[in-house]
Amino acid sequence: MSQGNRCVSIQADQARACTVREALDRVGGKWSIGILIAASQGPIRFTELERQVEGISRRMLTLTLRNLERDGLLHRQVHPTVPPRVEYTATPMAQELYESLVALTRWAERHREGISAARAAYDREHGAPVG
Amino acid sequence: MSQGNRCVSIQADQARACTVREALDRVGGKWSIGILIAASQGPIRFTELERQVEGISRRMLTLTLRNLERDGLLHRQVHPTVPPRVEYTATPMAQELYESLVALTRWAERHREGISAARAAYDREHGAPVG
DNA sequence: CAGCATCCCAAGAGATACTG
DNA sequence: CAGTATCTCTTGGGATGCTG
Repeated sequence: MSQGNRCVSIQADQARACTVREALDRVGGKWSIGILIAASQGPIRFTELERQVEGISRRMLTLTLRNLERDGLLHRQVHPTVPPRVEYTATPMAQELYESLVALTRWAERHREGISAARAAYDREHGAPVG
Repeated sequence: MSQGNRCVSIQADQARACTVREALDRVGGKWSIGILIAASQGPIRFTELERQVEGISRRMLTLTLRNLERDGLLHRQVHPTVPPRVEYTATPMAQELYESLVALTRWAERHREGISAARAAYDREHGAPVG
């Protein structure tokens, strides 16, 4: 996942935009949020994540876990048993992140209808999305 | 930009995740935020956006504008003069969205250092990103 | 000026077989 | 069990020439 946004030498209001993107880049992937939330309830194993986060492939689960771990949002605990047992836990930083996302959740709930109305209107005026 | 997340028949905590993604999908693109913020200051023309949102291509500007308009986040006002004059303005819904993003901004600022420290540590333990 | 059309490339993501 | 390796396909995005 990309992290090439340096935020240098840009206008004042675009700098704010850039700070927001910093946060979004950590959570923008298709699966990050789902994993983070599942791991917020307490330690959770790889296979359990695979079940709880619906539709995720093994590959994307691994990749997303690695990125979240690298960013310090997940802690990875390996138990050297056989068969192996690896547990993931959301760090305090990730918990805080989720709380910040609540505002966004509420926005989405408040405007869910408004948005689909806007879309319907747009698609009526212009050509429908498919057709 | 994708909108294939239907949020049906999933576990309770993953439903929350899905609501968050609803909001993120509207703002997840590389350019949405920059455009939204620029258009929050008042009506702004196509070419001005092209200048203020640094690095954006003509194509992506057009595409992102269309999506934001369709979602009801931007209002598009055409003045039928010659040469043409088109102005974009953030809707109240978009203004609210930005306010919700403030929490996220603050999170990013608070943890900017923590994150890059985590990355440095990770890259030290495992192989460096390029190496 | 605003913005579509076209071409091209890279990153994101799905499926799945294999392994310590 | 918890991944890695590989292959493929789709999507996002850059560059740019053309036009009402």
